[in-house]
Amino acid sequence: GRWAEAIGLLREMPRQGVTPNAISYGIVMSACAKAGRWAEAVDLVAEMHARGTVPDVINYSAAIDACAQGSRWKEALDLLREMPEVGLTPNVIAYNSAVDACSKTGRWEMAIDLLREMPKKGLSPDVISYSAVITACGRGGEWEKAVDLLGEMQARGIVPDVISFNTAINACAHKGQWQEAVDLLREMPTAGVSPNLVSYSTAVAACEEEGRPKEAAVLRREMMRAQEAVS
RNA sequence: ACCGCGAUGCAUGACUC
Repeated sequence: GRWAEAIGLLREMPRQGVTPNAISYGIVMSACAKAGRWAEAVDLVAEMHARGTVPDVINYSAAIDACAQGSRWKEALDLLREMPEVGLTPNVIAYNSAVDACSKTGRWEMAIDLLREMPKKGLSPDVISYSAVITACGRGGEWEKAVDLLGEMQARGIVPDVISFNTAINACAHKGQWQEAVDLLREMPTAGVSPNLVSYSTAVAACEEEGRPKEAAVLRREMMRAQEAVS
């Protein structure tokens, strides 16, 4: 990737008499995050402190995301917990990034803990918070919790989008719950959400893996019709 | 003063790293 080049340019700036600011660091940290270079991102936060360039909430969120992409949940949580110590108030994005770190490493319980912690800190979990936690539950094989959370968010007035449904469908699919997966797919239009290719593909896979070729074929036909309607 | 530049969530596969 271009993360190494980005760090190189960051190093070049002072030599040209330019002082990198929080945004300069943020751009580099984002590149590190996309490449999963968590250690570099964490180092950059420390470097900012050392050089007196105060990291902001976005810098921390980017570093937390880098830890998530690098599958480092402990380091992600360390950064989240460090924020108040340096005078920063974590926002929903910082939490969501930490949730993703837990999700990618199978820590679904920790992901739920973070979701529950948000309101206690005056934050309102958003559609991404819930979808990320649903993904975490799905990866942990907790399909019932995933479905519960989809219901919970709606009960709290958070409008699920296509990704929220897809993550829940996937949670069911991975545990062989083909009927539940199809039920969720059927609920989508009622909730004002149009199933997309991912929605159908996931439900089709669930049916096929569980020996329901008829159901799978019906969904495939619908999927093709829906795709034609898009074009 | 105003504006512009950096952060978060889905299936399968491929590719890049």
